[in-house]
Amino acid sequence: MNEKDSESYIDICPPTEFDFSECLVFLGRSEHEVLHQVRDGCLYKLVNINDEMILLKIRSSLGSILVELPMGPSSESARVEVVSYIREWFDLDQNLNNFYNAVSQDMVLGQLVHKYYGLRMICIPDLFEALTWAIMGQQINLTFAYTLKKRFTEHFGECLSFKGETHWLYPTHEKIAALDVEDLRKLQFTVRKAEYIIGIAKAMAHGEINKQLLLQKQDYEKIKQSLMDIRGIGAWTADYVMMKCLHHSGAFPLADVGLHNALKIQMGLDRKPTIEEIKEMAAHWEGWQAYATFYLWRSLYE
DNA sequence: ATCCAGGAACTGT
DNA sequence: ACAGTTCATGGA
Repeated sequence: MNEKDSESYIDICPPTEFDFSECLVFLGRSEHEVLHQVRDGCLYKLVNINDEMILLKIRSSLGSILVELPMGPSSESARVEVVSYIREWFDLDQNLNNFYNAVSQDMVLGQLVHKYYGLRMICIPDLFEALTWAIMGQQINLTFAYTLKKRFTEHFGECLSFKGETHWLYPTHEKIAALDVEDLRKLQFTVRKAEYIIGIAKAMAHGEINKQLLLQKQDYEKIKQSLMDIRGIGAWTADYVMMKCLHHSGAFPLADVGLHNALKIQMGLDRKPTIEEIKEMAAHWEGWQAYATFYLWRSLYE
């Protein structure tokens, strides 16, 4: 490539324990996903960098992560932001060796970490998205949750068309804070979920909740409690957000149905394990419960 | 038709 | 603190 073209590419060197194709399996798990696309080994994602929409085309190349900017070159500052976005999205600043060492002798996970070696947490860097996506998924099947997310995004998010494909940005909390419950009811959100989501949007618009504020607190329980103080966020959602957005590898959504099903299958049980049984199994996962959960979710997709 | 889904708030004890 | 009830809708 010549020098001008090189400004349209960004090369990211991943840590040793990283397998892009494993991550793609997880990213491609739903047909109804609107916030990214997987096609021919490439991952397409529209991001908002300094209020500018930038389309990313991401693939693996010679052991590194190659990010192409199909719309053309971007400023140096935007490129720096793109790199930090990708590092966060794929949780690249986590030392997975510590996880692998911790669970190598584990009955269930010992197999899975070998099978899915290099899989990293696929994160949700945007706090508003992480919180509200978790709420959409509460107590309904995943397929319908994706339908809700798609409607929500296509009604209130921004989009950009490029080469015949439409790419979407998740709605901002500013936009949602101005809605009424009735606006979301039309999209088949329940009254309660509509209230939760708009309430969170307003709290974020008022600056009562933000990612920096949460990340400042060091104590795990304090962060979790401040999340649970928000209406609509219980223990499951708080842990989900801590694992998918705040990068806490020790977060553990114990009540998660997907976790229960995966354990049932992996352990060959004829029923789902109880919470107490899960706590026992998880005794060896200390500090890595989020990754253990994520690898177990991954095991449900094949 | 019937069960239940990547739960949480509310209510009564 | 703890257990039971309500919400509320689509997928399998």
